[in-house]
Amino acid sequence: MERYADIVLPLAQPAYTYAVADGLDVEEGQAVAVQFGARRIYTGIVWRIHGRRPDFPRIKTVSRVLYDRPLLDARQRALWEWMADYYLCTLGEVMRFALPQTIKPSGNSEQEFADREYRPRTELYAALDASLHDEERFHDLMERLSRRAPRQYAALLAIASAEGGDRISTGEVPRRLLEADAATLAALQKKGLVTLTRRERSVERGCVRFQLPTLTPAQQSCLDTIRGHFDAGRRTVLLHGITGSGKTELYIHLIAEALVRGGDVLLLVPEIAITAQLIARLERIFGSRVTAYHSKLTLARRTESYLRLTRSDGGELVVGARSALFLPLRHLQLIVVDEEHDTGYKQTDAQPRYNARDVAVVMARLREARTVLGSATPSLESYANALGGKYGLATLDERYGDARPPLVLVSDTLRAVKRNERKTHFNRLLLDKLADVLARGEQAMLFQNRRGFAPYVECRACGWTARCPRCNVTLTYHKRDHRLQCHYCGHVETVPVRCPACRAGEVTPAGFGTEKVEEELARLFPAARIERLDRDTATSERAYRAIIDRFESGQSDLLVGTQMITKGFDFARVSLVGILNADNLLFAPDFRAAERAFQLMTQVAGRAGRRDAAGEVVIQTTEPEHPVIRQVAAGDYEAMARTQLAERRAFAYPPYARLIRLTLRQRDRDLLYRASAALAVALRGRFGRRAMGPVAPPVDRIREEYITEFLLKIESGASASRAREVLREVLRQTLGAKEFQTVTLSCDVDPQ
DNA sequence: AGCACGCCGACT
DNA sequence: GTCGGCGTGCTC
Repeated sequence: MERYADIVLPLAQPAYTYAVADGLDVEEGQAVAVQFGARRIYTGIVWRIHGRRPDFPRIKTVSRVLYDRPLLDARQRALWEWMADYYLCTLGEVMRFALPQTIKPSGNSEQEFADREYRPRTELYAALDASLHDEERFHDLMERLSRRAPRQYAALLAIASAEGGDRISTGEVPRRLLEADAATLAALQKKGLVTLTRRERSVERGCVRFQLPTLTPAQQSCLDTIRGHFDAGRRTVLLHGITGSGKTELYIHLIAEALVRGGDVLLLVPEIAITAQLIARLERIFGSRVTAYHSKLTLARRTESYLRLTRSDGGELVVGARSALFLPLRHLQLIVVDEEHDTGYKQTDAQPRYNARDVAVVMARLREARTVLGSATPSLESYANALGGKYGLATLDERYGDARPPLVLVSDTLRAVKRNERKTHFNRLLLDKLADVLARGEQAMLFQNRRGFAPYVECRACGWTARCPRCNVTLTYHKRDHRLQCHYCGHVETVPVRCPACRAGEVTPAGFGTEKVEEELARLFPAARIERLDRDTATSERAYRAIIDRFESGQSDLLVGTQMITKGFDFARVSLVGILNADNLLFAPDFRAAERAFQLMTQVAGRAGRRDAAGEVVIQTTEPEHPVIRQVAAGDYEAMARTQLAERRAFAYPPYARLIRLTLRQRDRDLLYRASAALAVALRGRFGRRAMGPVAPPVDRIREEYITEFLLKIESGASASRAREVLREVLRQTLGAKEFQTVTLSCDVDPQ
């Protein structure tokens, strides 16, 4: 019977059907090289093999299979399919991000393709010839060689002793463990004394005895709670552990349990948190079972890890960023998502716009594995799932050791202005505290969540910002027509001439970034050594490391930065943390603003926690009574969650509804607007008021393309898969029209 | 994503 | 009169 294969190519296209050459040994999930178009050769994934002849005029043939086993098993394929369906993209787009680049070469000719194919690193292995296993003969030989050929003598001795001390070796010894040069080994081979084999390097997986950290009673009981949830059949557990409570120790115990049972474990961490220190710590405990997988590794390394894992038989610990989700862990038992609230888990710049935390939960369900989501400040989505009983909840609210929570002071910026106690962006309280810190020879960190200009309007005197009357968001300043617009409902108003709050100040599109703060600090404290940490100064891993190292070793006194300063470092001498303007966190044009503000301020505040004395945190704001400020000061996550969840429910935002954002782009503005109008009509016909838009985003022209956005709200209870189905249909019907074929559409499911 | 086909400006 | 710009449509 004729065989055909539906093949997924790394394109935003559905699968293409090729004929399978007679007698070609190929199975689903395997990678193949196929010609596409006139001369291009792509790596494709065989998705399905069947006997139905497609009615295309020209059917090309798959003739070459890559690798000796499938890159994807059935469960991985099921996950890709789930992703393509859920995130409204093609399997090809999943393929582009799920497989490391060099595992799927492409080229403009057979030759070019072949040149780009992955070749495993090989290594020379040396073994003594069987004739030398006779001890007497070996000693005779060695005696002769020791005088006449000292290098050959040394090489043989090294091979013989590499395994089993002074006994005569029977196994192969990798060249890198020998000090012998190639010529010496070649000479020995020629004499028939040694056999040399070149082959793929094998990773030795020595047995290690895991040295697990001892747990405090609080940690132990939390671990028991997690186990209890799993035993009761819960797939997912949210571990809510405050800063410094030692969540990592719990992870280590859970990881060890899974590894001991022969299972694989995936530890997901935000990209920036994958440091040499974390890897080193895990390697100290789990030895060679640890595989790091993230963007800083070379392409060859990532491919090597991927291929190695396809033939592993369990007991693997992969530590990686979001793309590690796609590794072929065939015995997956546990996924740990650390800092599960971190926005870095969401891919925002390209399709598929997936959230690795959510995909992890789904994958664990498909694979009958378990997931632990850990955070000091869980996302409201996860927390609501825990409250609703969908996830188990384990809480760890005791700090490790004697560490005390920081003392949070709220400084009222409006009052400071009235009393003439504000210099540029600093209130008196913060200035005094900074002066004290410097006088005591301690360190301080200053947090400002902005680098450049500010896309909103602010009163120059009191810091008031304009907000939408219908949505709980800040209005976005539109430079083009000097008006204020709500990013969510489309509401528009003019910029007030005078500040409605203090009646004194002038309202201008303003704001300030870290650079300005650094400059002002230098003027206010000329003797202090100041450093700045943001995307502008931390241009590379090394530059980043250098700034951190100088601060850690006391070569700088003040560190100004964006959220980069919040990530996982423990600076022993930091006794003060200043948050310069909490308002732009609280009133960001985003329904998650309050949640984010709480998370960010709590994380920053956590940097001030020292081992011996409690650190201090100063929050500057014009709204000292804002519930989120009070909740941060009290360290009361539950209160924040309660109020925010109530608001989300009232406004039908996640987790009480799902959002899908549609973005249309086109160079011709009129054409774009016509397409947007047509889509608006069609969407409202099917979704009614749940479809909002079109809205012009704050930046409504990028790279000569105009942009409009729609937001679709699907309330919980409604079938999300049905909604996606209807949406796909609407999109196909409206944007599929000839007139609009050149309008580019992108979908973002669960946008950040 | 790439690449060929095709219709309008600046050049030997 | 051609070379080449990139808009448009197609690739199993």
